[in-house]
Amino acid sequence: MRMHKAMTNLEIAELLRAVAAAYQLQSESKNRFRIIAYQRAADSVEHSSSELKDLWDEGKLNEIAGIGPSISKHLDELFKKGSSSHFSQVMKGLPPQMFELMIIPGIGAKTAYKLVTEFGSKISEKNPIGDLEELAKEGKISTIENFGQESEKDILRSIAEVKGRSKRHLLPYADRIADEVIEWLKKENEVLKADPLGSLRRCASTVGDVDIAVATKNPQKVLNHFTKFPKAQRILEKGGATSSIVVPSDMQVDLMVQPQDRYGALLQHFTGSKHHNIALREFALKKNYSLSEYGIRKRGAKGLKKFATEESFYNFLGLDWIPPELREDTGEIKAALNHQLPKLVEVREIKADLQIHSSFDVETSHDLGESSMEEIVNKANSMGYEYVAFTEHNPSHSRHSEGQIVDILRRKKEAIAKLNESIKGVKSIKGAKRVYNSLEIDILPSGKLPVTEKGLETLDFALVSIHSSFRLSKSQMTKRVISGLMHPKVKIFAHPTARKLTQREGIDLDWEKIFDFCIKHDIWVEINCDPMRLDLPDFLVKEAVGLGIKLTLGTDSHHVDHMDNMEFGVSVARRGWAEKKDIINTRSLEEFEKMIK
DNA sequence: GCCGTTTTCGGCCCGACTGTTTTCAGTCG
Repeated sequence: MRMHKAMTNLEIAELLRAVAAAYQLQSESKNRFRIIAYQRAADSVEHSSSELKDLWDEGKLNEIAGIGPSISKHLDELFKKGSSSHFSQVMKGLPPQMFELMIIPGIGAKTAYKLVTEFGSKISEKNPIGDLEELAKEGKISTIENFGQESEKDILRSIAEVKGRSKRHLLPYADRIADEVIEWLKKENEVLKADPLGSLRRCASTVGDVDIAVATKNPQKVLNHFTKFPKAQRILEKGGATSSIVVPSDMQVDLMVQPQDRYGALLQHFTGSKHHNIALREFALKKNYSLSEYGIRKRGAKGLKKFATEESFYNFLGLDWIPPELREDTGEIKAALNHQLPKLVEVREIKADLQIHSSFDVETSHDLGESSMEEIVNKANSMGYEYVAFTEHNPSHSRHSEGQIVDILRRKKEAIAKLNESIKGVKSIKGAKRVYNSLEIDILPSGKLPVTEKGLETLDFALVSIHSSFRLSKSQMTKRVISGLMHPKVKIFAHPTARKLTQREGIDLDWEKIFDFCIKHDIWVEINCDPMRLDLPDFLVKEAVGLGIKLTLGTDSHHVDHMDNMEFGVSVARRGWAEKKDIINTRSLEEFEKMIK
């Protein structure tokens, strides 16, 4: 039998969306909710933290919300045979081009189908979007029934948008822009309150648009002031309650304005996430309430209950206020109902930075830090830390003999001993009482570590991580990592997925096995605070926390300024429901010292 | 087609915008 390459979650989600689109073309009204069911299943599959194929192997498909007996049956066939007769049947006769056209904003199933059937082979399978663009430019679209000049222009605009679709932005850039906009807004006296919204407020690892809420009695004046933001390159729209501008890096900034007595509902609605809001409205519906960005309405009754704060909004529904980082529909509503929300870890509780690269020359083949050990200790002092760990990359084993590597590591050990000597007993100095001698060691593709026993002996503890051969199979990669974690000096598995946001996907690992090993051998898992990594990712943090795995925060700083990125790592921890107890570097120096021995 | 601390049957999130329309369908966030 021919082996099919297992479909990824994203591919399965696309397939389910295609099935939903196919049902949309059938006009029977009973399909209405079936369409929604398929779209929901697609969303859930896309956001699932485990590969669907693995769940299927274990007979756990039903654990995915939105997958019931019927879809489950079709997926079973899909995994067994490589296709599903039911899905094929539903999509029979539909032109494949239409699914690609649906990428274009404003074009849904019906519009896509109509366009493809109308123009036939003029919209090719090879380049449907390009062909549609040509047709629009030639003015052919506006000749079709129910399409006019405006829809033609819309299609051209949207295609241009898809082509130049700017990537999502890293969290710190969005954060900085939002700060600047809010600072600018507050220069206008009519601005009573201003806060970021959306994925930025939820501290997602990447952000599309920046959305900002303002409470005011004078919307027009605020919106006018907003469009004069000095860095605004373009004004996209300016309405009565919203306005949009574009700032450098092609970032869109939207402003939403409401009177102060409705500000709570506004914040709640536009903070999202979409899935959280849907779940919340379904919850409210059972109590016969209908929610919107304006407030809460009793179903069938007139009048709107307004909310000045989000706390009062959630409390009205019988829920505790839910921190924005948790609003992803992963159980937070139930927890809020039962008063069982976690007490999330906070930046001020962090007492150490457990991944820093100094400029001490360990003659590594990777990048060295730019700041001296002394500069870093001073910075740690100013941040109120009690300890730090120096974790330069291991010395290059291709350029040095084993003996030379040990010599280098001994020199580093001496330097750190001296540094500790110079600050030991100075009780009046807050922070950085202890400097730990560590090393970030590559896990080679073989699973071996490129530092010998004698070299490892010089360390207080070691971090290990992946920096090469990212595309090994899941089983090989899992074996490699576990082998790398074996040595007793190894305490921390650093940037575990090795992903680079907007650049590179993470490696393929059997997380159940990895986490299991970490629990049994008391290995800690890092949340790397580098904004381009934010690794362990939030959904895996949540799994790890659920299993009782201990996490560490490390900024991976290569310059003292990078040490300020700690807050972004804390955001990831919070998104993963982590409390103070789950994070190793909330421990005092005394506690940490005991744990490391 | 899914789902259940009011339901295993009878429900299923909300509002806005847009264009092509004389009352609405399609799409989006």
